Amino acid sequence: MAALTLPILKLCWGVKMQSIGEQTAEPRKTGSDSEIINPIDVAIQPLLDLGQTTKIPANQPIFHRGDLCESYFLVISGSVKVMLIAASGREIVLYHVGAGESCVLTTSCLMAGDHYPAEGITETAVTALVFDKATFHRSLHESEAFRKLVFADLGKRFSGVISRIEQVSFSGVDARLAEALLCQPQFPQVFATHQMLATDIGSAREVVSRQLKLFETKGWVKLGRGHINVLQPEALRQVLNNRS
Amino acid sequence: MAALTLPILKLCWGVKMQSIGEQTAEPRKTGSDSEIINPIDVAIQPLLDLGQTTKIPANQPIFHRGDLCESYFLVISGSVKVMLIAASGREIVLYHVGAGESCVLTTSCLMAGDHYPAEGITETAVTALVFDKATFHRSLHESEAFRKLVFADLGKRFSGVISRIEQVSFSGVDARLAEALLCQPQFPQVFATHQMLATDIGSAREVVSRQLKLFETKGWVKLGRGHINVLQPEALRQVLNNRS
DNA sequence: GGCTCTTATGTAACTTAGTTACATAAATTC
DNA sequence: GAATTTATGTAACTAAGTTACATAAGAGCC
Repeated sequence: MAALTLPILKLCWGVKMQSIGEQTAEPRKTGSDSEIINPIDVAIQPLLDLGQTTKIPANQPIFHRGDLCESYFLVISGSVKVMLIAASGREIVLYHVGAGESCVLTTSCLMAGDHYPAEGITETAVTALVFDKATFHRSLHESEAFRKLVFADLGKRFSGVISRIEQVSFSGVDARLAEALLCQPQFPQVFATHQMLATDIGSAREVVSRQLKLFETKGWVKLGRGHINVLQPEALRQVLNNRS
Repeated sequence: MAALTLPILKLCWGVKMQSIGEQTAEPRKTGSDSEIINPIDVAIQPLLDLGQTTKIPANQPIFHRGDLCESYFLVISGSVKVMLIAASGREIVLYHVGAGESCVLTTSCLMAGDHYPAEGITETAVTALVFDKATFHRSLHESEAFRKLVFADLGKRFSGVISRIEQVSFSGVDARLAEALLCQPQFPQVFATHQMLATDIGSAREVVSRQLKLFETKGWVKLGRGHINVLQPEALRQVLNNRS
């Protein structure tokens, strides 16, 4: 639909979560220096033949809430966002699925025989490895490496989603927004609309606009159409620490 | 009313989850009529010897946020609540672990080698089967039944926690409170303090008191110290349908 | 350059929810 | 039955979400 107007933003939480108080994640490093991907990938290399490589363009829905889960997929490149959309139109991103990760929701639904409880949409063009249901179950049974990958992914996401609840229900919009701004890939440049930021932090666009304006009057950021310039990162970090 | 979007309202999230309209779980009935427990239990019966049966009194913390996960446990009887506690003291229940269920958080942490991201507290006296880490991993490797149990549980919880996010961030306090009241075990009698209800719906006590007072002035409930009498369940269901 | 059309942002007024800070009342303990 | 703990009531205030527009910046086209 809408042409690829703006670059994608990937926040810290989810894939690259960096919790401030306490840190859990091990450093993402694999044996090979050539490419930084999930280390487990190496172990499941032999399994790659079992799946079908598929390419999906950007901004494409992959599954909708209520859909039955028919296949399992592993993202090879690109990223998918998993989000909730309310009847009112409000949205909240649950997590992003990056290269080397599987869509845990799919796993979860396959295991529990459930329907998808959320929406999955590609953020960029995505290359994925798709397994049908039967192959998934068989691989799970036969390959310990695959099992480990699936389990670890599921576990990681589970913790991630719980952090998300914590964030959304215990910390204010200011802190969440500050965090979102600080975690941008092209920091201190932020290429995102207010709506995108709102979806990322689970708030409403108007609220984000209001808060950003406030940040601007304080001289912390410079607003532009479709992008934001972070001028005083320290001030934003302060907000984060004070009331996260 | 049920307008454009399908109101798949999952009442009684947690232990007694009963999703309306669609259900995946087979009826909770085992071969033996003596006791109604999770059917999967039958399949893992042989595994029971591997764990140590432990009894824990009510209102006892089992794990804290940040703890390292050292063992896996399956609840045999009683129930455990898993919750987040904010610095401000505000609490939110993520889910309840009932008989025949495992504490998925434990699973998740064991798999991802992570720390607990939440608190676990017994709600009643609990009998649990505890496996040490090594036994857990070995059983996972050797027993398909065990693997299935663990996976299914994990998947179910994952969906549950996502519904929770949806609930907390998209629906109002009135709807959440109505739901909580309608799902009580001794319905239409509710034996809970305002604080307990607040924790259950992820809000503040004062807000719950305020809302309950409102329900009372409308004649929907009768308030008492430590218990509430639901007089007009239909009115509460209406609230649920209107704005969930 | 003008002229639309779409998308992004600004803003005010209002509602709902969370917070602070107590007061009061009902159980429980001593 | 006095003291203490626990549960509830309530008001005033702040923060966040909603409604309902206005304005403005680009994109595409002539």
